[in-house]
Amino acid sequence: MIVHPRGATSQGGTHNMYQQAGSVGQDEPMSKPLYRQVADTLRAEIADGVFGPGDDLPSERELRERFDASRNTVRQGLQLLVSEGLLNSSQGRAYQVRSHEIFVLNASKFENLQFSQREDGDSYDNEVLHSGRQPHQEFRVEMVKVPQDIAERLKVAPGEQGVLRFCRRFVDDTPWSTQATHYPKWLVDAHPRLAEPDDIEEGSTRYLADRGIEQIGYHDELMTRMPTPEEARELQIGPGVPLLIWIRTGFSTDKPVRCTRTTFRGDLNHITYDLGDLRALTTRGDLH
Amino acid sequence: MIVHPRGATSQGGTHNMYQQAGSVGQDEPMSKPLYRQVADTLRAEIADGVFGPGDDLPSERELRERFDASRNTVRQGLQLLVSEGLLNSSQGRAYQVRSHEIFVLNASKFENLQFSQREDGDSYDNEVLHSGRQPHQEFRVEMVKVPQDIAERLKVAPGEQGVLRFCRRFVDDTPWSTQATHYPKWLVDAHPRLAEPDDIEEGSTRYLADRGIEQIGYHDELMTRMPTPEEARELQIGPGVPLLIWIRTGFSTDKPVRCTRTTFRGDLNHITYDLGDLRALTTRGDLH
DNA sequence: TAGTGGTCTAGACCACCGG
DNA sequence: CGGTGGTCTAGACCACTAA
Repeated sequence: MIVHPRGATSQGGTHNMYQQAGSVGQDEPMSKPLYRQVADTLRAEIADGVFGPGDDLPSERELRERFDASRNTVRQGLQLLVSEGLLNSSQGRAYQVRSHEIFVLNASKFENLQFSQREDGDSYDNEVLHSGRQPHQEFRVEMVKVPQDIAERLKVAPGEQGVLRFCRRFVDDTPWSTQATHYPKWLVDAHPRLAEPDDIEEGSTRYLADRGIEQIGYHDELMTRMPTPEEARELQIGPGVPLLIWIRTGFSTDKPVRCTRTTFRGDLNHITYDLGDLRALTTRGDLH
Repeated sequence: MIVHPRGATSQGGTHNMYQQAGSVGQDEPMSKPLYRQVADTLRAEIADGVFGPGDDLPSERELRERFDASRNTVRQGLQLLVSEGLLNSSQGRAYQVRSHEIFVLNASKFENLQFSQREDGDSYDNEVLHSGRQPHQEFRVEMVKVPQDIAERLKVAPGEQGVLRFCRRFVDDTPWSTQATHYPKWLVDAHPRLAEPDDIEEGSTRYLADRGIEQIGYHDELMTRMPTPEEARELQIGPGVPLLIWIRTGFSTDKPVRCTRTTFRGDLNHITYDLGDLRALTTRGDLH
C-alpha cells in the first residue's frame, strides 16, 4: 500500500487552497478555481497588450511558478484560452497570441445581382486582390449524389445525381475557406460545361447568364458552429475557432439553379450586407 | 525518495501504449492519442444515434473501464466533445448530448424596409410567436458613452454620449440573445422618448419613422467568435458554443441613425437574407 | 447517502523545435 | 542538445444532484 506524502491537507496541494493568487498582484474576490485565475489573468494581459499578437507566452514551467500551481492546472487554464481562440499552441514551441487580420466579404454585392457585366471574372479573386493579398485555390469537379440538405434547397429528389464544383481557397497560403457548389442534373444536362473539370474562366454564374439562365434572386443562410475534426484539418484550424457557414441558393425566374455552401474560418472572416437605400453610405470614409 | 510502482513501462500505464483500442471494436489505423480515440468513438456514436439528443452518456468511471484509460484521459476526450458543442456537462449530473432546436431569423424582412405599416409591434415577439414559443425579455435603457466601434459606425465623435437600449431575450426561459442599440445624442435630443426607460410599444424604429426619421437603408455585419466569460454567463452557455454576432447600422437619407448589435447563441440561431427577385420562392413548400 | 462531475497535484515519457 | 508542449497515470478532496 502506498501513501503519498502530501501535506496532509485538502485539494492535494499544501498551499493555494485555490484563492489568494499569491505572488501576483491581481486576485479575484472569492474562491475562483485556480485554472480560471490563470486564464483570466492571462486573458487580461493579452487584452492590455502585455502580450501582443504573435508574441510568445511564458512557458508552462514559468507560469507554474508564477501561479504556484501544478502543470496540469496551468495547462487547463491555457487550454481555456486556446478554446476561446486567443492562443495557438503546438508541440515544441511556446504558446502564441493569435493575430487576426480580418477579411470582409460583402455578400450583397459579391455577385452582382441584376447585371452580370461589371468587372468580374472570378468574384473571389477580385475581392481578395482588392485587399492586396495573394490568393490561390484548389479546384475540383465531381459528379455526386446531391446531399440531402442541398437537395431540399434545390428542390430535386433526394439521391439524385448532380455536379459538385468544389474549391478550397487560400490567402497568402493560409487556408481561408472551402466552397462547394451543387448544380442539379437538369441544368448540367442543358449546359454541360458545368461538369467539365476546368475552372470556368468567366465564372460559372456568368457562364449560365450568357446561356439564358440568369440568377435573379438569392436565398442566403448564415450560421456558425465548431468544426468537425475533418473541417479543422481542411482549414488548418485548431479547437477554439468557430466556422462561419454561408449557404446561398440561387434562383432563376421559376426555380433554384444552384446551391453554394461556403465554410469560412470564423476568426478571419466577416460577412456584410447592404440593404435598401444607402446613398448616405457613399459619403462614408471610416465605415469599412 | 518515492518510486511509483508503474509497470516499468513508458506512457505511465502498463498497457494501452496508446493504440489498439482494446476491448472496443473500432480502432484507428495508427497511434492516435487515446483521448482522441475516446472523443472520436463517442462522437461517432452520437452521430449514429446510439446516444440521441438529451441522452446521458455513460459515467466517466464506465468510460474509464471501457477505454482502459485513466480518468484524466477520459475527461480530456469528453472535454473535446464539449468544446465542439456536442455535449453539456455540469457537476453532479451525467454528460448529456446537446439538443438543438434552431430558430431562424430573416434579416432582410425583420424590419420591413420600405413600409413600416405591416403587422409589427415588436418584430422579435412576432417572429418568435410565429414559431409557437413563449418569449420574454429583460429591458433597460441607459445614457452611456458610445463605445469606440459603435461611434465609428454612427459617425459620431468617440467619447460622445448616447442612449443605449439593451435587451436580453429568452425563449421558453432559455437565454437566446442580447441586443444593444445605440442612438446618437443628436437623435435623442430631438426625440427624447428614446431615452425613456420603457419599452416603446410600437417599436422604436416605428416611433422614429412616425416622427420623420425613416430608416431607408441598412448596413449589416455578421461574424462569429467564442464567447468571453461574461458573454458565456449572460447567455448561459458553456465553452464550445460560438456566438453569432449581427451588427446592423440603420441609415436615414443622409446619415446613420442607430446601430444595433445582436449577440446570439450560435447553436440555436440561423440568420437568412432574401435578395433580389424571389418569385420562385413563393411556390416553395419545403424550403423552411 | 451514493454517485457524478469539478478541481488539483506529482510525476512520468514522448515528440518536436531550436540553437 | 536542452527546452517546450503533448499525452498519460494514480490518487486525492470537493461540490453538486438525485434518490
